Amino acid sequence: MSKKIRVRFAPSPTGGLHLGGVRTVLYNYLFARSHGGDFVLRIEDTDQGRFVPGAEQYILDCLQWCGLVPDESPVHGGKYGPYRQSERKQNYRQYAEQLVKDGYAYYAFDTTADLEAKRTAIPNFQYNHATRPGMKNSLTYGADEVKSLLEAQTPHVIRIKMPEDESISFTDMVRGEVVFSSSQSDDKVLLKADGMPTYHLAVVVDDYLMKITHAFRGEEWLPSASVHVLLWKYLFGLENMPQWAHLPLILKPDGNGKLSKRDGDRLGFPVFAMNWTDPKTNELTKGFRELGFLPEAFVNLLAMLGWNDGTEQEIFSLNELVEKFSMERVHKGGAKFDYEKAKWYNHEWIKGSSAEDLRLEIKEVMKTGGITITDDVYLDKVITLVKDRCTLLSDFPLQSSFFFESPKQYDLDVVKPKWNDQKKLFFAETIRQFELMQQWNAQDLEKEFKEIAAANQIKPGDVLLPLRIMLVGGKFGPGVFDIATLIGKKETISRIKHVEQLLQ
RNA sequence: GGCCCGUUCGUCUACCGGUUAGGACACCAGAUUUUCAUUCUGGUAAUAGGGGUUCGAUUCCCCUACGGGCUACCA
Repeated sequence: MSKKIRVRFAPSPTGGLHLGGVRTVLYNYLFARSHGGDFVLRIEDTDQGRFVPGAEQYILDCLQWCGLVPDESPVHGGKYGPYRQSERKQNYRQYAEQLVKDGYAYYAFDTTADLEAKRTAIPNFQYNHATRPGMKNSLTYGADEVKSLLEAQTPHVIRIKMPEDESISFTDMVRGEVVFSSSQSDDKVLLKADGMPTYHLAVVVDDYLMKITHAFRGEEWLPSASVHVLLWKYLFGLENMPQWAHLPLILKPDGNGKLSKRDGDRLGFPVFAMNWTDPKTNELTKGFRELGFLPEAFVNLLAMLGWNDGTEQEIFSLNELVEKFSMERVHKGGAKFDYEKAKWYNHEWIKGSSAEDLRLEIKEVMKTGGITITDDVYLDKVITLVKDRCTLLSDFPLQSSFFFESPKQYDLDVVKPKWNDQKKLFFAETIRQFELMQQWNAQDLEKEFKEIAAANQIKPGDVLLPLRIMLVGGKFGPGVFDIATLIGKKETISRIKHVEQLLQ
């Protein structure tokens, strides 16, 4: 029987969750779900210097919004806890010591000042097989000296002893066979002077202890994979090592390089899943959610940034993605993020959603737009009429506020120049006829309106725009008679009267 | 600088040795429309360059160019 699949995502809580991060989670999740496995969330919070309060909860909230809820996490629990690296601190030292004992690692007593001096003196200085004999470590010091230094609690780190020239290879799920030479990496610090592990030690130990079978991460980790593979070999055996997948990066739309928060600010689009306020600077970065994206659309567009199912289908629900996702079809090359296409996905999802599906979210945006909704049935009718014209949920207030309150401003400039007695008479007559109407629906209204126009020898086209301005305030919105139908007889007539007066 | 990874329309991508190189976004034109959108139809547009291998290369190999990543007691 094969091992139960356990895929983990291990973010460090240092800020907002960006596109690349969410996509990594998504692929983790899809892979786990499509194989009936578990999706594990572990928080890597051992770098106290960069730890940001609130970021962990924020990450959880983002995943919740996207519908990518972990099976195990600091809040969901699980039998391989704790799920925060900082709470697993006691685990790491013993493994580091074990490596020293086995000759795969060593104590290093060099101070940061020592290292800095070396780096300024020697360009491209690396702490490795060539330079380590000239440094202060347990390989150069005598055993007694090391012992007394340790007993005196001299600050020290534990570094991996990278072999001079050993070929290290592993099979990456997206790249296939990857081969490195051990000389490519320097002697990475495994355990820091404060007793905390570095990422390198922590991933390996945690993945082992938490029985992780698959580990997905960004391509930027590829070069250090050699260190991790070596650590697996020394500590737990290569046969127990998880399968690695190094995902392609998400790139800036214009220039070159990894997409960063700065690019969003600069180019005017979000890079975080949800609003993120940096507690240190109080700076707010807008998220996809708050800008009016549907979580389904967000997940959909992210999935397609580096994967497709080989057909021409572009719109996928999360369930469909679980069903169709396969690692073999994940691309190797990075993808530039295109906000226009992102908006297209959202538009498609809004169009494809029912009024009922959208109701809650729309209520929320209307509220932030200053409009409180009380009648759900009425709201649903408005949504049905308006949703095709909205690319973002945040377009709804502008596209529909006039259904809930009379326009605050009227674009009279488009009517005034052509306003004359004939039109004045026409609208006076329209008010009279509308008041007499028994049926109040779009078809009858249009019929009546055109008949009045014919009787007054006026082209319907000449009075439709004024009517629109009267009801809507501007040159936008759905069909005028649909609007009139929804807002009702009384309101329609009152708006016509009101604007007529403004035109005097 | 060193090492690693990558390269099909402007962008996301399909075709895993034989296609008029397909789709989507964006863009342009036309149609529909009572506004603005939507929608529909059509169009422009790509295999980075050079060598091989092969009857035949977008597809396999090599070199070059370009892009990206890593090179911390950060992840």
